[in-house]
Amino acid sequence: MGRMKQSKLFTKTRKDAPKDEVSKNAQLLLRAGYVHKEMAGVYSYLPLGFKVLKNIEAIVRDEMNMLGGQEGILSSLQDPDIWKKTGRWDGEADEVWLKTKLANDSELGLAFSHEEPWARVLSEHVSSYRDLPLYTYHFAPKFRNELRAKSGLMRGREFLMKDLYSFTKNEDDLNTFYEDVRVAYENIFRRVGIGNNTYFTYSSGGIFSKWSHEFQCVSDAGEDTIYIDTEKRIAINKEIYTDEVIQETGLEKDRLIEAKAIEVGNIFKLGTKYAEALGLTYKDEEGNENPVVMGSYGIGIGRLLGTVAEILSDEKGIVWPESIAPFKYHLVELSGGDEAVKERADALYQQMVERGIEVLYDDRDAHAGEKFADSDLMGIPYRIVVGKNSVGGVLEVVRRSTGETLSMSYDEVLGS
RNA sequence: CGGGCUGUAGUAUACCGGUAGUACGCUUGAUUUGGGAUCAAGUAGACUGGGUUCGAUUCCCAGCAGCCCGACCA
Repeated sequence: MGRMKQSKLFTKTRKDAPKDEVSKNAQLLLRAGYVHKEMAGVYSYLPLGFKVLKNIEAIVRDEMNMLGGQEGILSSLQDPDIWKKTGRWDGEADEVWLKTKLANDSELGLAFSHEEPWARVLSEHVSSYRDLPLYTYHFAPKFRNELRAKSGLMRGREFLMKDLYSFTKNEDDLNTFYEDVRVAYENIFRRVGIGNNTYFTYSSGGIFSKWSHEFQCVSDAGEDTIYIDTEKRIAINKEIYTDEVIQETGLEKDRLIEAKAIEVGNIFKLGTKYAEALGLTYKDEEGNENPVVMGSYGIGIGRLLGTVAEILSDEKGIVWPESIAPFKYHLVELSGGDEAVKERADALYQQMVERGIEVLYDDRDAHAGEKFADSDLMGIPYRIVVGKNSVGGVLEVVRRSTGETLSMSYDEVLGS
């Protein structure tokens, strides 16, 4: 599954990033061949980037399923009718929409979110309190008419998002699930490697609830400013940073540290607004008709990938955590034309492939410096070097994150 | 959307009112091979449209595109 000869990989690394790409995450991902910039705020994923994206997706999916989430995938072309019912077709939301038309001139929206479509889908399947609660999610592209795309993958006009929606009978059930999601989100950010830098953050709410919550990953590349209690691991977004809020959240002003941060996730209590507008109701035990209570929970998958690249990188390149790296091992042969060495490396690759070990094999006829530089840039967690200096029995393995050399036996590598 | 800056080979850049030079890349050959090799020969370029001019890649205008600052941002 996860194996590839680098000589066959169509993407190439490059020394220089395009001059119009300033953000670190995009520079690294472009230079290493993970993504292609299609236009401002629009990136395509190439084989390496796609693998990372899928790995992140798998972690998120795992956590969603453990919450009881049911995965589907709703369409990107959207029906204006349901958005008109909730008042989000025109008016304020109009700025964010990318709209298009059919040949017969009828309008369509390109999905910027999916509350309305999911609510309508559920309205066809929910009629009794026995049908609730329900949790649905999908990974789907979002299109937003950003006035200013920026910061590489951080703010795009098209991006992949995981959005989860909860449908519950009442607010208590919503609150319980909301807390479960919070834990799941913390798991996700820990599992993709940014747990230590990511804070549960109070942000502005809406009509229904006082606050929403964001997961903010501290980075100078971030657009948001937050105030963090590093011990409690809780923060407040600058948008709502007042003495009153500090008090209400139980934090102390002189313990809060200001920092720039990237919003990698967001959870939000929606209440019954959408359900009421779209007729999503259920009958309770007494036969009364009630609107379903909703919540929405988003993670920008592409933004998360960009955030990891941004945070976990050094002057040489990206440093992927093993959990989402495109490959676990980067096998680099330094035969320099020595057939015996080449055969040794080929044989090792073959053995790894047979055991289903994730490996990228740099079998190119290139100099050591170039191969090492590429390897550092691509950021695969473990580099195995097979060259003239390496002797039989022991493998020379370098850990990308620390640069330390580990001597591992064939069995240790092949058994992993 | 307001303001600013910028558009030259695939990438990074230089010079110029008289059609463009360098580096990397790529191709061919030779020599090389444990931290981005060497030599030789090739390959490839002025965002688009107008204007000024004998002549525009260069100056002017417009458009388009990109980046940055701000505003905006379930």
